[in-house]
Formats: sequence, C-alpha cells, structure tokens
Amino acid sequence: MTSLKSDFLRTITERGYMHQCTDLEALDKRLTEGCQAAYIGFDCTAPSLHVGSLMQIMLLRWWQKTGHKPIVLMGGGTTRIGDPSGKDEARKMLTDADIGRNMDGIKSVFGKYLSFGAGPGDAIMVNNADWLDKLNYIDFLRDYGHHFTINRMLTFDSVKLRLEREQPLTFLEFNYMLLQGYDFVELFRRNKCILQMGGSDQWGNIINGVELGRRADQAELYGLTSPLLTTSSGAKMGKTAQGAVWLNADSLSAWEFWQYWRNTEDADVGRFLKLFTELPLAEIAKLEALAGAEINEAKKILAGEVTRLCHGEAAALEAAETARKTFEEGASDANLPTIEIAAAELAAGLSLVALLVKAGLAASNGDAKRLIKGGGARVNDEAIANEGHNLGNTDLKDGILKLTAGKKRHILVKAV
RNA sequence: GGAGGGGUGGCCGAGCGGUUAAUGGCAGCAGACUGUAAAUCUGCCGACGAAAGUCUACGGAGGUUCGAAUCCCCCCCCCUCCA
Repeated sequence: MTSLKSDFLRTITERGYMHQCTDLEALDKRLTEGCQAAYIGFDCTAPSLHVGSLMQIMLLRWWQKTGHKPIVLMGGGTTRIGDPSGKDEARKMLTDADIGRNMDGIKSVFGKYLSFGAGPGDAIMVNNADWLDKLNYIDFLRDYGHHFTINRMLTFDSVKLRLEREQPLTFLEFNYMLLQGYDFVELFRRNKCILQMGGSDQWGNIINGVELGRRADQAELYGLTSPLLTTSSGAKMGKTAQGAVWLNADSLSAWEFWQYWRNTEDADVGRFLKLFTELPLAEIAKLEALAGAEINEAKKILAGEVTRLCHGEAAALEAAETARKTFEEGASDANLPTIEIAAAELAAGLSLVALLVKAGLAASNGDAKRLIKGGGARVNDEAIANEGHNLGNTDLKDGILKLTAGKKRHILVKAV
C-alpha cells in the first residue's frame, strides 16, 4: 500500500476510505497521468442526504482536491426502479414528483463540498434520467442485454441474498444493476469517466458497469468502494433517536448535527476524524491518543470540523458556543432550539405534559407522562416528578422557559 | 392451474377460543454510574383520559361464539415444490 503513487489513492487509503478496488495498480498508474473523471451516484429517495452518504461526498472532495474531476450523478432515472442492494424488500414506488422534489433537496449540499464549473477539474452534476428515460426497451435489450448472463447476475449479493432469504425480488428490481451498469458506460462516453466509487453495497453494481464498459466499448474502467461504516458498538452510522442525521439544515439543524458528532463513541473518534475532517493525520494521531475524559476535546474538534464543512464556519462556532454554555456552564443559551407559545396560554396555566408534547420532547401525552414519572423532565433545570404539574407565568425568566428531557435535549420556550 | 407452508406491535419472533395491549429478544426512552462516551444495572415502552375507563391493533372483508390473533367462509399477498 505504501507503493501507491497517486495522491488520491494514497490519501484515501491512509484515511480509511478504501475497501475494495477492481485494479488498484492500474488505477494508480492512470491517476498519475493527469486529470481524470470519476463519479458517484446518489439515489433520490429522500429530500436530503444523510451522514451515510458523507463518506462518498468526502471521496469526491478528495478526488477534486487531488486534481481530478468529480461527477455527481443524480439517480433521477434509477430511483424510479429502486436499488435492491442490501434490502430485504422493495421500496415503495416513489412518484416522479417525489423524485423531483428529493433531487432538488439533495443537490444543494454538493455545493458545500465541491467546486462546480466548466473547467477541467471542476465538478459537474448530471442526472441519469437524461439518458435512461429515453431508452428503448428492445434496443436496449439487443445492445446491452446480451452482455449480461442470468447466471452471473444471480451471483451478486443484491440478488443472491434476497433469494437465499426467500424474499421476493421483482423483475423491476432485478433490472436495476443493468441500468446502473449502463450509467457508467454512458458517463465514460460523455465525460471520459473511468472510475465509479460507492459504498461497499454498490460493489456488484459497480462491477457490472466495469464489465459492460469492457464488453461494449473495450473501455478500461475502474471501481472502488468504501467500507460500510458502523460505530464501534455495532450500530449503523447515522441513526439517532429522532431518525437519520440529515445533511440539509432544514431537515436537521446545525446544532443537532454538531451534537451528533460531539456524542461520538470514544473508540470512533480517530476513525471519524480521518474520514470526515481534513485535519492532517499527525494531528489526528495526537487527538485520538487522548485518554479518558480528555478525548472530549477531540470530539469537540470533530464536531466543529464536520459541522464547518457541512453548515459553514458561523454555524459551527455557534453550535460549539451553545454547547459550552449549556453543558459546561449549565446555563441557558439563546441559540438552543426554541419554540414559541402564546403568552396568554401560559398565563392561563399550561400542563407540563402538554408543553413537552408541543416542544417535540415527547411523542404523546402518555410519552410525556412516562418521561416525567421516570424523572427525566426538567423545567429551568429543576426536575419535576409530578405528572400533573402545571406551568404559569412564574416559570418564565425574561419571557423564556427552559425545558429539558433527559440529559441532552433542551428546548427554549418563548412566550409571545 | 395443483399441493404444501406462511402473513402478529419499529424489527425479529411466541401465542393458536377467555386471565392477551398480546411471552421473549433487538431497537428506543428515562434513571443510576461517568466524561454530553462505551459497557453495566434499574424502570418504562399503543392512543385518549386526572381517574374510572374508552378506543385502536395480530394481511382484508364477513361469520360462529357470552367471548376470537386464535374456529369457519370468501378475498389479497408471499414462499417452496409440481404442471
């Protein structure tokens, strides 16, 4: 591995992005011969990407930083089919309108990580609906179908696992890999794209593209995957109680995003610093060596760096400061998530249960009661164990009341 | 088309006429211990209701019964084998 000559491969190997590569040596050589194009495809299944895609985004960023051209492929066409990779069941069909909306939401995040333009090293964004939607069924089968054997397709995990688990796999989904394979060939033809990257669950799909390129165009294409990320305790990356850790600020606030990284498990700090920040490796080595409570400093740096990339410097600093005041001083900070309620409603006496629900700290009245009964509810940092507790104007301090559920979830309630 | 096996709460998976809002596990929430970590231990874990209680839930629709997730009929869906 130390023999790698290209900046890109050396960097991503050192930092832990590398899982599998179709031909590491040949790709390494290609990359030393000047600017190349590579792509990663993104499904349009939700209005925002989440941290599960962050490693892929960082790969494209390193790709560009090391002198190459990134292509962001929006799966406007393939999302109409649905990738069966790693899934036990077909996803419900998304309408074209949903896909369009999702794509609009997803697009915005790339501008923060990549520099787009018309120059040779500038990133571009393409939508595979542009070519997939126009495909003619019979033509496609005749031109490309004969390059794929069912025998081979059945050996890919996305298909094999479904069959082994006796879960249905529809013909629609079965076709997905052909289309993704065709995407690669299309991007090779259009943009001289020679590399497709993706998560390890995309290996089969990527291989199909590489092989199709060789068979159809005698092209030498490459594939590279990143490892599936789990936390040290085995959980899939990017899930919290509230759901996925979204990258778009309107899906998840910068504050919550910062908090997610701040709460990284000790054992993951070094790994995450390498993958999700651009700090030099020497500095990361020092940070991850911190023992005991000191590693919290490394977590703050991690949170700050990742948030800065995704949400900007100002948001990152603000989140850090809010966290400092809230957790280290035990004070309130005006930048904590805030909801507003009518002053009259509070003056008339409002139950703590109702307010917890209103603030989103409890899912239902029953949930709120359980929270209170369990000793997890606090008003202005004072624990309240009485389920029937009522709040009034006297609970306001400068027109604001601090509501807390558990140790970490704080909401400011502002009477207006 | 034929034969057999299935569809249970976010997931896995018991139950197979009442005491079953439905065992158990996972996930989740809260508390304790800590460092806004992990592990561990404890409690909670359908909705509404102050409560009594009411409602919703075991693929869908009917039926039998005092009473059904459990029995019967029809329908839908999935899996396996056969044609």
